[in-house]
Amino acid sequence: MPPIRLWTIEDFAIDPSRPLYEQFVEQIRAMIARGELEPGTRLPSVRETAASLRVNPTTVMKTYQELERLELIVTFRGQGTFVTQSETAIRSSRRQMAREAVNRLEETARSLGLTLEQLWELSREKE
Amino acid sequence: MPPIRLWTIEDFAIDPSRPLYEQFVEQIRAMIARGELEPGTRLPSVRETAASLRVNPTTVMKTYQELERLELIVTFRGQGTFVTQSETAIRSSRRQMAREAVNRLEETARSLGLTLEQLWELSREKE
Amino acid sequence: MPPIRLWTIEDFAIDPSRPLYEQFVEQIRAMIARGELEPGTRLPSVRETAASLRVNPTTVMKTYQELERLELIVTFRGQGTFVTQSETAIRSSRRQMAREAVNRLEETARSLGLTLEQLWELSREKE
Amino acid sequence: MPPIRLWTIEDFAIDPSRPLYEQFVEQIRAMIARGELEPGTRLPSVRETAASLRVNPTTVMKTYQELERLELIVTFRGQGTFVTQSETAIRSSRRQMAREAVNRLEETARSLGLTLEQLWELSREKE
DNA sequence: GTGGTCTAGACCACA
DNA sequence: GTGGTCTAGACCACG
Repeated sequence: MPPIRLWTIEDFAIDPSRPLYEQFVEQIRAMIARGELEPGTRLPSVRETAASLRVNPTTVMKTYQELERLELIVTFRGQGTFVTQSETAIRSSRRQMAREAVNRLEETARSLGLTLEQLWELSREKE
Repeated sequence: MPPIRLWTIEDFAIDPSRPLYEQFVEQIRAMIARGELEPGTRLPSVRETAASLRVNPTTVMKTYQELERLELIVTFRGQGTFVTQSETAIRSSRRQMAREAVNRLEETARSLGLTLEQLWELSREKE
Repeated sequence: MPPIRLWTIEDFAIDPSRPLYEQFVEQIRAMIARGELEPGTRLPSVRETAASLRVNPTTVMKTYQELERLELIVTFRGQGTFVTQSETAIRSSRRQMAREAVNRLEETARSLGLTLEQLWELSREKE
Repeated sequence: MPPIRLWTIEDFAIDPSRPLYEQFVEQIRAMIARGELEPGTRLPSVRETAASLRVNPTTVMKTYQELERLELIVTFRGQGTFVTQSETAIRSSRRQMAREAVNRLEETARSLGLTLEQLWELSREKE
């Protein structure tokens, strides 16, 4: 079973001021969440990925380990790394991403002493 | 001209995994944004703050300099550091905080392939 | 002989990031250079000036001392401080201000590897 | 990927009365502006630079961070610091340096009540 | 008294 | 290896 096509660095939007592995995790997590990477899909190996992304292998390792911790990918020794088959895990990850995003918004609103509606209005003000 | 009461470390919610100065900036910025620190107010001196927060003076300096870059505070040589008198600068900072928060939310929605409404619903689903 | 009217802080354009006394020196020097403060004019006393500018007396002292060093003002003990009567000193100060300004420009041109003409063109380019 | 040759203190003209990091910023900025430091070039590491300039690493850090704020250099985690690839940013920085220099000149002319031509003539007068 | 710069050196995360 | 944060403490100019 061939893996998905190799990633290139253009597949990712990179902000050099933040850790690379963190951004890979986020963006692969989003690919899985929105179904672009289907359950059971085989991912390219760490070495392949490192080469195609022109990135240090340990960066890819860290990325995969984190995704594994999130139970979004699983590694079968000698066979490769695959997107989880568990729809539950994927849905739960989606939900968690949504929650974190909303929590951050609520946190900001609270720190400004505003309701979510007021924060929304404020963000829409021009100038 | 006495400053506002000294800060204690309890005035700040510290996450040890992130830079101290960054969190001080965020939280003082929020105090100014929500009017808790009024325009023209004198901030405690770098040394006082360092002592009361049990933190190195240079960490406080970095905090103040960053807030100065944001045009939220002004330093007068030999006299101390003051919250800006410019209501415009303060309002603009509030707006920017709101916008950034909302942008992050929209970014997450987009990365999940959802509308804001769908993201909101998803975050409210129970486990 | 009454002094010129007292200065107020609005008579000066203050940049809080630079030393006060330095900016007072520059701007009084310019007032003398362009003839706004005529030779022989009596300046307000250090104490008066400090009060009217709402500034530390030592700041005014430092200002006057520096202007005295530049031979643009002279102090007669017990009588007060006066703009120099020496037209030569004033002309020489004007020339020196002009030279310093031009030197700074030439310095910038050189550091950019440009002629003065090229520097000028560059500064006129629009966005 | 080796950096450019190390800097020595002779590469910089230091005025001890002004902040070191400020002068490093100015002069490196000029090197980039006049093309002596090409886009994409790797700068010597913070530690190397500190050692070769016989200066504290934090002084070099401050220098690099300021240049980064000016968008003239970019830092990649764990890899080093590089001159920006953006020709636009470099051109814009050149233009800004030129403008600031010319503005200062015009400001001086105005404060002396002269036109630029008159200021120029004045600076050329002999003693 | 104030802030600003600099040093010396530790410790950390990232690649 | 890289940069980034933080500490401890000196020294300076400014007001």
